[in-house]
Amino acid sequence: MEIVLKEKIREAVKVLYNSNLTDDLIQIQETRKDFKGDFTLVVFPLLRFSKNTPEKTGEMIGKYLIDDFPMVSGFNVIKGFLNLSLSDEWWVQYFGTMASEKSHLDNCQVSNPETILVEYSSPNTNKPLHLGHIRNNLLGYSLYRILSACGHRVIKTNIVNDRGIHICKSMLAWQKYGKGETPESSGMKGDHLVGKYYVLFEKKYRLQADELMAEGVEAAEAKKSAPLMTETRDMLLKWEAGDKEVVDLWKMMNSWVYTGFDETYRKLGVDFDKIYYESDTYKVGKDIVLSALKENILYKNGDNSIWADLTSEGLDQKLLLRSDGTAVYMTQDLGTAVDRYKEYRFDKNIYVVGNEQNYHFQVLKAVLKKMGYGWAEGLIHFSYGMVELPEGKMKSREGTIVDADDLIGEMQETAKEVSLELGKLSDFSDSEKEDIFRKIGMGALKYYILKVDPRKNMTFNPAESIDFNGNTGPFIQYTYARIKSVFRKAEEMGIYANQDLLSKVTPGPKEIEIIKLLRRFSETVTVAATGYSPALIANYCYELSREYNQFYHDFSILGEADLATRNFRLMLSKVTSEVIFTGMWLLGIEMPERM
RNA sequence: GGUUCCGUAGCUCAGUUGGAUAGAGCAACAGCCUUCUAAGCUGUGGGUCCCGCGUUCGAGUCGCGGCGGAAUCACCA
Repeated sequence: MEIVLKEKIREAVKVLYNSNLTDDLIQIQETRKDFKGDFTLVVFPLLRFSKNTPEKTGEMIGKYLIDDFPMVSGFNVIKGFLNLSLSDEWWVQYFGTMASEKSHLDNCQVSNPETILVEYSSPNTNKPLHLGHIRNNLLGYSLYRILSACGHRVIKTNIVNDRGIHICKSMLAWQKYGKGETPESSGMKGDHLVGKYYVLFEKKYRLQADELMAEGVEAAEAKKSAPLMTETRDMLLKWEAGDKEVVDLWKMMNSWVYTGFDETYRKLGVDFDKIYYESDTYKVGKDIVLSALKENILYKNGDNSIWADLTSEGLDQKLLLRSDGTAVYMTQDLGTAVDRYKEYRFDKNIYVVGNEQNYHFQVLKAVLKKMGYGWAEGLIHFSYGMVELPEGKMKSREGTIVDADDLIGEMQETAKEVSLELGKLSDFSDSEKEDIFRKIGMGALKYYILKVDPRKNMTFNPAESIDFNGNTGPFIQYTYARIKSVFRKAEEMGIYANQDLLSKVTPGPKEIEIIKLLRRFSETVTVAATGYSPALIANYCYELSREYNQFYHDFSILGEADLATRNFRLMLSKVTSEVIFTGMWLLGIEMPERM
């Protein structure tokens, strides 16, 4: 629409001032609510052509437009702003085309679709998922939805950190103190069970270290030589050597964890197309490093450790292989990246990883480029901020980690309590009710997390997150459910949304307000996709819901009006609900038909 | 100390590529349920957009310099 208006303005300036305008000089924006009009042309950039005052220039262009184009029904000039009003007929017609669109995502399609890998979640197999992982998973999954909605080919990947000394800790603790406990025998979720032994290890280990220190051993030495720690190191060596007993234990405990993770992922509504395991990829990394060494891209230190010199990139020296030849974190990521490129030939590889690893990804990209991989340009670290609690950071030491499963359970429980108190679902079966409670609880959680700018650290306030009023997921779900309800009632009354009757209607300001908002949808999705920010869509859904709720209260949709008007309002409700649904779908939030 | 990110109402957060008098929600107070769902709507109060300088017709937004906070700078992952 702006395109049409832009052309008209370009034409006006051509005729009036005999000048050809470039696109960036024609600045059109929605008129602020405090002024009369629909769209505003900023005339300041045009003054050099008109050689006149802002007011006079605005007047001239306004007059030209109103005389020559019926879609412009009026104008006013305030300072350097030309406010244009579009005719009601035009708005209705515009809305008509919007209503007949099959998918509201059609306008977001990119002209050059890319192959994009999105890596998210990245759990460790020694602990259950926590609140931080939830933010990660929700962001990653939503990114996948948004990018694919825009026409990209997106592959969801997860890399599981399943090896290393920390894994051995829980294994050892289980071996020593577990008495053969399994998820079945204990009734615990597998990841929680393994997490329990990791915590137990840390506890026992600290006791041993404290004892040694009491005997006069220095702190650093005590930590190193505590019997549990030496046993753990032995176990890691055995694992790397492929010792059958250790590997079998490792496999068994990991399988418990995966079963647990799968359940959490299912509850969160996320999934993956391809899962990588670090136990597979670290070897690939080693090979790459060694061959780069041969080509003199890397160098060897006196102690045989291998390094990359990144000083010319403004970074530091980076270790890639230890002196004993074993891999470090960076080595694995190099291997994974090369592996992935071989398999997918991606244009972009997006890593959804917390901002504490900004430096790591800067280095990863630099090393790959140094090795001559041009595609490394397509590595993108989607860096998001920490989730903190009102009391400060989550700390395992202080037991303030918010467990993902617990949190999900609490959200759904609260949704249940509130719903039952409001008593709106009395005629529903128990399973239908449970389904709605789940959708509302998860909607609250997901929306609460996704509505904030990913880059920023955020505060997770448990009390506030389960609030269902105001800028929340349930509010948007409620708006949607209410529209659905209107339609059920309309059907009873024999009224149907009928596009043919649109031409006979004069929309009020509130209706036009909603149409304007609807118009912004695809624009918002596109910006969200290029800026990797689901938060834009979340806030958009809220704004639209708020606008609709006001509309709902100000007007009777099904009564007190002529047929054409009722149809128009019904149509407006229909498109609004579709757009809200699509927006929330892009965030991975399910919408209940009733609540 | 170096690098990166953040700083908007008491609190949690929005704020499109620089545009007009900076917006929501929560919390507080006052109203509105016999109508299609009150998980809602309406109203009141609440601001040095961290500070300063610069760029320009115009800066919460861009640049530089401060101040404050966070992360990171491992032969941990």
